Amino acid sequence: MQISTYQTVYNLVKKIPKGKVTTYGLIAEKLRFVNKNINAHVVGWILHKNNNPLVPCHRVVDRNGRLAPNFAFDGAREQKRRLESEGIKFTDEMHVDLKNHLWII
DNA sequence: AAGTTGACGACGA
DNA sequence: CTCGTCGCCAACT
Repeated sequence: MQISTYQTVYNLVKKIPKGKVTTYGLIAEKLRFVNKNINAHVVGWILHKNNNPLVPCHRVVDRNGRLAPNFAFDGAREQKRRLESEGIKFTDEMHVDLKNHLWII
């Protein structure tokens, strides 16, 4: 069975270490380096469809470190709570401190 | 098969 | 800073 694009995305997101976050664009960039032509929009859309608890999608934010508006998880509030429980700090109500927590492979 | 969707990114205003 | 527009592409309907 061929690995679909979204399986590839999940596989990468699962590798995000605890206490770190990454961005949609960064994920797209890494996967493009493998072989998939993907963009940030597709990554976000794939995660939206995700229902797999093994994928720590709360560690994925947009390029500014901002959390997903209100459509993700149980709301941005819940996502923020999870990230804080992993030691991630926020510069704002909706923004992760990317400077200290951005995941770089 | 073709059109729509989408948790984004970059840029302009 | 926010908002609108365009671009990007796979999966969905």
